[in-house]
Amino acid sequence: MARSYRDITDAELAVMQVLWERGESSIRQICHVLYPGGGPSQYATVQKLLERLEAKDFVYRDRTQQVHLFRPALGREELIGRRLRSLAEQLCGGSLTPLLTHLVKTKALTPQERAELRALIEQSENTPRRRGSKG
Amino acid sequence: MARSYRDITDAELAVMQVLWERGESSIRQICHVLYPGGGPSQYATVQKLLERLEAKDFVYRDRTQQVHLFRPALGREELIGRRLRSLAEQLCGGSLTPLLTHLVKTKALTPQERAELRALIEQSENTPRRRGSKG
DNA sequence: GACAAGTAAGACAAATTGTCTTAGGGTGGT
DNA sequence: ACCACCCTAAGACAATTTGTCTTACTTGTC
Repeated sequence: MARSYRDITDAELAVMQVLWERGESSIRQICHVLYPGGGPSQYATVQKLLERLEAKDFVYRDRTQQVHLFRPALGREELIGRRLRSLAEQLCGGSLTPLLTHLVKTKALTPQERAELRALIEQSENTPRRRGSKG
Repeated sequence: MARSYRDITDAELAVMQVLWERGESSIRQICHVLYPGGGPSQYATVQKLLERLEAKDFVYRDRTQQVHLFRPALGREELIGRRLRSLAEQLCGGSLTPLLTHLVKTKALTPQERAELRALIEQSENTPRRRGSKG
C-alpha cells in the first residue's frame, strides 16, 4: 500500500480546487478550467495528477462509465484541518491551542468577526467535548 | 540574491528548535543536542543546514569569534504566522478568518480555554485595527 | 474498419533534501 | 618548529519529489 499520508502538492491542489467548485468532473472538464486551449500534453498532466490523487485517497474515481468521473474524497475544510494539525504537530507540540491564540492575537478583527467568534464560542459551550480530543 | 522565500525544511526546523530553546549556539552545541554521540559527518550535516538557514535569512551568524555563533532570525511565533498565512493563501483565498473559524468550530475547548479566548477577543477590541491588515 | 477520444503506463529533467567527504586554516601544547 | 585538533568552506552525492510530456493500447461510433 502506497504511503497515503503524503500531502497534496501545488499542482494537485489546483485540480482539487476545480473538483471542489464543480463537483464530480471528467479529466476533460478539468482541463477546460485549468488549461483553456490546452492540448494533449496538458490533458495527460491532469490525468497523471488525478492518478496520483487517487493513489493518495484524495479523490474517488468512478470507472463505471466509459469516461471516468472524479470527485473529491476530502473537502476543503478537511484539508484545512489536516494542514492545521500538521502545523501544530511541527511547531506546537501537537496542540492546536497556540494556533488559535496566535490568530486571535495577531489578526485584526472586525466587530462583526468578533461577534461571530463569540457566538461560536457560546455554541461550543453547549457541545460536550468529544472523547479523546486533545488540546 | 538567493530566493529567500523558500520555507524551512524538516531537518532545518530541528536546528531552529534547538536555537529557540538554547538561544545563540555553536555548531558543536547544536550537535550535542541533535546527534548525541555523533561524529564528524553529523557535525557537517548541521553545518550545512545552518549554512542554508543563513542563506534563507532564518538565522544570523556571528563571525567575530573563531567559533561562529548562530541565533534565530525569526521566532517560533513568527514562523507559525508565516505558515498560517501561507495556508490561508493556498486554501482560503488569503484570508485568515476561515482558519480561525475552523479552529473554534473544530477544536474542543476547555472552559479555561474558552475564558482565555474571550479575554483575548475583549483585548483586541481596544486595539485599533492595524492599517492595511486584511481579513 | 478507421477515427476520435479515453485510459494506462512510464520516461524525463529539474529541483529539493538530507547526508557525507574533502580541503584548508588557525590555535595550542610540547 | 611540528603535530594534533577543531573549526570553516565547498561541494559531491543519491534519493526523492514534482510537474510535464510521450507512447501504446482500448473502445465506442459512423
